[in-house]
Amino acid sequence: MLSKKTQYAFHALIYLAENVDKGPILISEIAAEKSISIKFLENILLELKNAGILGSKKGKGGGYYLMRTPKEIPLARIIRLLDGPIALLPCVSLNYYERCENCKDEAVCGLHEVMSKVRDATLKLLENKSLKDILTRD
Amino acid sequence: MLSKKTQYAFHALIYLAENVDKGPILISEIAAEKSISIKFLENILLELKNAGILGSKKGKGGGYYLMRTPKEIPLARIIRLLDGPIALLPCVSLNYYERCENCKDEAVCGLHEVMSKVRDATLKLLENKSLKDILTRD
DNA sequence: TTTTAGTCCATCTTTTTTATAGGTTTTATG
DNA sequence: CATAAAACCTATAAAAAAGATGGACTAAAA
Repeated sequence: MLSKKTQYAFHALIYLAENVDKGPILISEIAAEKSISIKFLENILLELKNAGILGSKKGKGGGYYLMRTPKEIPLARIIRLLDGPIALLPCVSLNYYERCENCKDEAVCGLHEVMSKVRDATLKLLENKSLKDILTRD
Repeated sequence: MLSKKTQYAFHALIYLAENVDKGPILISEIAAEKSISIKFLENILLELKNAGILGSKKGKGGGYYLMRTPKEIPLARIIRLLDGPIALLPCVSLNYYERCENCKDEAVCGLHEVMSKVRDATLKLLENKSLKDILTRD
C-alpha cells in the first residue's frame, strides 16, 4: 500500500491541478478541502517543491502551484519520490535495486522472474498515466 | 514492497516445494539454506500452517511440508496472508476495502480508476501464478 | 512596519516490522 | 519408560518507519 504521505500528495496535486487558474493556493485551503493535517501537508508540499514539481510564493497572496502541466507529471514520479520503490522486491527494483540475499542466482530464480513481470505491468500504468489522468471526471 | 516476512515465506515455500520427496523438512534446514533467522522463520511457518498451506510433524523425524501441490498455491494467497492488501490504496482493495477519506465521490475519482487498473494488472499475475511458477528453473 | 504565508528543522508519538527468548508439548526410538 | 528431537506457543524487546506537531525564521505584499 502507498503511505498516507503519498496518498495525501496525490490529493493535494489533484486539487492544485483543478485550480490552476486561481494562482497560488494556500496550504491551509488544500488541507481543509482534502481533510489533511495542515502541518503534515506542509512537509509533503515542501518535498514536492524541492523535487521541482511544485513552485511556491511566500507572503500575502502566496501559496503553492504546479511547475509543470498535469500531463507532464507521471504518477510513478510521485510514488518514487515519497514512497520509494514501486517493485515488490528489492531485487527487481529499477531505481532501488538490492541483491537478493536468500537466493543463489537471480538469473534462474522464478520469484525474480514473476516479480519482474508484476513490476512491468505496474510501471506500464504508473509511468504512462499522469496527474492529468487522475483528475475528477466531469 | 513486500515485507521481509513475506519474502522469507516465499523462499521457504520454494525450498519445501523443491524437496517434497524428502518428507518433512526441519525449520533449521530451511533457515540455514535460505539464510533466514531460525526463530523468525518459525513464526512464519506457523502462520502458514495455521492457514492450511503447510502441515507439520512434531518430534524426531518431524518438520514442515506442503499441504497442497505447488500449483494449487497462488502467490496472491501468501501475500494477503502475511502482508495484507495487494492494492496500492485502501479504496481499491478487494479484500481490505476502506472508503477514501480525502475524496468526495469514488465513482468520479480518477485516482480510484487508475489504481483499480494497477490492482487488476497486478492480480492478473499474482492470482494466476502459483508456487509452481516460482521454482528455480533448470 | 505589520501581517501573511511559506521555510526549515527538530522532536515526538504511535504503529509496524523484525527479531529473540524461553518454556511446553508431541513423537520417535532405544 | 526415558530421552532427545523438533514443532508449538506466548511474550516481549529492539529497531525502523509512519504520522504528526511546534516554533522560530524569512520573504513579500500592502
